[in-house]
Amino acid sequence: MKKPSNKQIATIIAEIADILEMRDEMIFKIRAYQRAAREIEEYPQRIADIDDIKKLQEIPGIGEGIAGKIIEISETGTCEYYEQLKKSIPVDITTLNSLEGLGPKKIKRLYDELGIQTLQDLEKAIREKKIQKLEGFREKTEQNLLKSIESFKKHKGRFRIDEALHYAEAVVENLKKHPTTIRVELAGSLRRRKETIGDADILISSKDPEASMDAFTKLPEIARVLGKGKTKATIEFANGFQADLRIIDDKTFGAALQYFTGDKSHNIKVRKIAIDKKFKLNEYGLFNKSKKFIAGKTEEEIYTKLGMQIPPAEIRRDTGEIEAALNNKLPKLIDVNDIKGDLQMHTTMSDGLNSAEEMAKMGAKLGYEYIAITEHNTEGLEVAGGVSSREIPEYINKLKSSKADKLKCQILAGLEINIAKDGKLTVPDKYLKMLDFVLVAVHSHFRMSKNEMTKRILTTFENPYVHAFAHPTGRLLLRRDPYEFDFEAICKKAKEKNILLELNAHPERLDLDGESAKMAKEIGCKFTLGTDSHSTTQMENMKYGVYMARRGWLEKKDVINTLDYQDLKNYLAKRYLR
DNA sequence: GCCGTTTTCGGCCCGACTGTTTTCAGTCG
Repeated sequence: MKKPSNKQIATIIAEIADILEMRDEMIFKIRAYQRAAREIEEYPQRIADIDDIKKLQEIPGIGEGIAGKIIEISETGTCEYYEQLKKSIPVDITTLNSLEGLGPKKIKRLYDELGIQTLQDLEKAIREKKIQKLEGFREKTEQNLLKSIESFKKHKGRFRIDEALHYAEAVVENLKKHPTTIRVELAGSLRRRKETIGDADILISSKDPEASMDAFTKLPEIARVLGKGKTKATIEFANGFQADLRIIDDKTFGAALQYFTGDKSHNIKVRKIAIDKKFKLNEYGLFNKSKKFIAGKTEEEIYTKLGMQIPPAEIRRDTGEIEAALNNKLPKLIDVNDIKGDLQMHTTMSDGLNSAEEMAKMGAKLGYEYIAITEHNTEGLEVAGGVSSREIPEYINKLKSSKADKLKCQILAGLEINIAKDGKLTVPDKYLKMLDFVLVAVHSHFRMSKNEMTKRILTTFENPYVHAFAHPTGRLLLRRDPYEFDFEAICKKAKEKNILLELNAHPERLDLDGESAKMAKEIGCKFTLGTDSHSTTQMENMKYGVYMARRGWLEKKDVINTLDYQDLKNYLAKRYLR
């Protein structure tokens, strides 16, 4: 048996927590499992490779009990305790729990009183108006559940780019090592770095196509083979993600790569350009009038013969890249190596797993000159996770006095501040101006009208101490749609007030997306990239933000964290001159 | 179930929001 990934172990531990919650067990036991699941998922090495129970217990949040279960899961793929619990409540918890507004307690009630076990059962009960008859459930709850189901179905079968890349890159790496492989490349929406992916398209040229096909369909990680022919095979992983492999003649590999990379509209337009030049372009090559093959070994050959620069894969969506390529005016897109710091993250001072110092060390390891710690602010009781206004001076002191100098990575003292319903900030100006970096964000009241929400954000932008607007649309990929607001109006005001728009690199947000970033850039906005990390491992997510930036045509000069430390400090200090 | 400069028992994050109630439970972050 293949050893389970950290993610798989974490899923089982988290599901144990869910079932315990349904059974109304002690809240602290539930929290212990939840915390352990988080630690497991974030752990930088493969947990299943650790077979010593004492070693496992060195991981914070993991004690004797959970360590034993981890070993059992690593060896058998499941554990007795989990199987027993599942028998007591045979419900598709993972699916039902992923519906917004539905948690363990309500799932339990639905099971006990209506026998609901699956999403289908739930839908049926809603249609029959059975839900609203339950105590504590009324019409509104029923309607909200219906909306959650719609949203769930809309996203079903799609995967976040981090998950998709994880699987697809493993396939590519594996095939690369195969002795018969000549070339192997990712194509399709994955190569374009779209934020969510349906399935992976992988192209291969091989000295022995049959052997390549066999290697592909016998990869250790796959759950089943859905189809296998001479030139194309489809496999599925345990999580439902699918990958297609196409066997390509190496002489026409570039043509196939070009054909399978651009989206439909890009390809149509490029083929039209070929026709204008009395050529014909298809997945097998570029041909002249007498059907003679004239290019196709590489993409470069094809675009060059068509008189174009080569558009980076991320922007092949027919949003101006073809015209730019024809006129030699393609932008030089930002690269992950241009990034000199990470401008949003959390620490143990709120709900993060690592200290500021540990984050700075990781920053240094990633080659950064600086990071910004941007805790949430909390007003009211100060014991809650985050920093209250009164604590800000002490918070800044603490960050500044940590051994940042020794770490080679400077720490900027920042805060991520909630925008109240009326657009006011809950932290007074006298505290705001002490901070190096002030992010503002919408974290509540998502369902306001478009006008109200726009007004709310615009009000915030009047505050002279605000540097940046974090995760501007509020979307959570595959889970929550953006709130409604007038994005164009926000961009215009951001430009006027010199407020940066964040490109949040956390793979569950990727907010702004490429389209929005491009629009904002055209209006004249500047950007900041932050990973919104809650652990040191998550800091490596910066690349996803860069992918979105590239999809949005951003260049180095558009993004402030390509500046070196001193220039950044000067830039941020300019807020007082606004 | 985990943890300990309070060390083998007793504490462990809490407030906001929503929809339901009419003072609260469940969910979310």
